[in-house]
Amino acid sequence: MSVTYRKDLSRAVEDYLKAIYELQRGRQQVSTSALAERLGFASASVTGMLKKLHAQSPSLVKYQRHRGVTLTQTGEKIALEIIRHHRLIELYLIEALGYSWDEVHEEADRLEHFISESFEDRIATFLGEPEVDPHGDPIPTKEGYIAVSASTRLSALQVGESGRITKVLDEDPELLRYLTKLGLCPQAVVTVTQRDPFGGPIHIQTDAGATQMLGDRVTDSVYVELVQ
Amino acid sequence: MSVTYRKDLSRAVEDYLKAIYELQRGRQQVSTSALAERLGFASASVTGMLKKLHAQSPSLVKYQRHRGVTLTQTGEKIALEIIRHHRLIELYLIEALGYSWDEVHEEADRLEHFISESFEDRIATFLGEPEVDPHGDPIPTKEGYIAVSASTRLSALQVGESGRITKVLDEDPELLRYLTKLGLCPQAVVTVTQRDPFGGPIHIQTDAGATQMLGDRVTDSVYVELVQ
DNA sequence: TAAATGAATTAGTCGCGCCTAAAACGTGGA
DNA sequence: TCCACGTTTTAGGCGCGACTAATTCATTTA
Ligand SMILES: [Mn+2]
Ligand SMILES: [Mn+2]
Ligand SMILES: [Mn+2]
Ligand SMILES: [Mn+2]
Repeated sequence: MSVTYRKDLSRAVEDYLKAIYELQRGRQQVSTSALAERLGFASASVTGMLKKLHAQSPSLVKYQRHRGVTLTQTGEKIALEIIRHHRLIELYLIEALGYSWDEVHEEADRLEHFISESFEDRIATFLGEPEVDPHGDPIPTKEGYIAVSASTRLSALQVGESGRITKVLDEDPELLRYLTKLGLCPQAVVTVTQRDPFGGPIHIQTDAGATQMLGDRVTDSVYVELVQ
Repeated sequence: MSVTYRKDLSRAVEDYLKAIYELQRGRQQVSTSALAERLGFASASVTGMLKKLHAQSPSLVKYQRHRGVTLTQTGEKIALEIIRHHRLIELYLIEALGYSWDEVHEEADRLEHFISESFEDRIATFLGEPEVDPHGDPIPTKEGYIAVSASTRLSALQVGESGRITKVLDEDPELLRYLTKLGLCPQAVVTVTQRDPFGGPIHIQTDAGATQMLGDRVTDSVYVELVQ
């Protein structure tokens, strides 16, 4: 019976681990400056924290000066726990309290650090142990398993190809409201009808029949899986 | 049009203001040591914080060296806002997530500092703008009005007198579970059938017909209003 | 009225997590 | 191969909110 004991971590530490996890997608090392950029801190501050996270035992990150950082198993487990909190909370706010999907990210980004295990369990039960959040992101299990998605950016589709939206980036409320207006939410199917050269807009047709031109800010924020 | 602008306050500051409010009941000054005792800090730490709260503008407390502290209007407004959060959250956890009344205090004591105004409004609406929390404490309105209760301790009842329970102290889960077992929750009516001298137990009869001897730890934690 | 006592304050310290400025590192182009 | 430039780290500092130890204050009692 392995009791998973975990000391209380500060919000700061949890945010670093989550940010490293999110930047690590694909890449095998996360740079100090990328992390600083994402967290909105000076690089020097990040270096200091990375040394601390590395020095802990068990250490939460693997960090080599000038080489970047990766999560250890322990660190990844914690990151996934916070991400589970975040995504469960987002969905709960919509399902139970009538938030719209552009309002939930900010609230979840705070509350994710302060709910108890019991609260987590209860909202998960209320929601029926859901597997994806309102923006299409998979919700890690309590054991720290997370589904991998093979989807690509909408911007990668060629003319004539169709894709079913799997997820959209959730950090910009403005963008989410725009996507709502266009009906571009998970499960919707879009077909690329035209591509203009040199990073010009992509023309799409939605399953509702509407046509639309989308800039790359949008098409880079929407992920799809190919259909047909 | 007076827009109530309020800078972000730390959890520490909010906890001080709430503690001062709660200790101020009746008393006109709160002592450094009483505050230190309640917050679990060294007195020296409390002195330091009081000086800071006093120095702010607008100042949140009136503090005179060696004379104790009271809340200013501004400070009281903030304390009531946090208390509103606390009591709404307690009730919400029970009504929406199936918590029992002995589990909610701890969770609410944390979350009260981190929910948004929007979250507050939504749970208040969900709950139907409730006026009391699960332990019988009044919930301040959004405008900072709080109902005053004229209730007395159960320990003050004389033999033959009956009281309807208005509220119970909510900080000790153990005690709350004991009260649950005895059916001593708000609205229940109890009659004192015997009092033993020298702080001995008080014998009561509940409206369910059961009789019980209660020590002063219990009878000091239960508040009643006289009936008949 | 002066000494004793307990409460409160001051003085100094510490860990956390951020900052800026200066130094050091590592790498791609000449 | 080496130098210039961008990245990263080091050095030093700051506000916050706790701590302990030493001191001062207010009040009570002799
Ligand atoms: Mn966060
Ligand atoms: Mn999301
Ligand atoms: Mn609190
Ligand atoms: Mn309560």
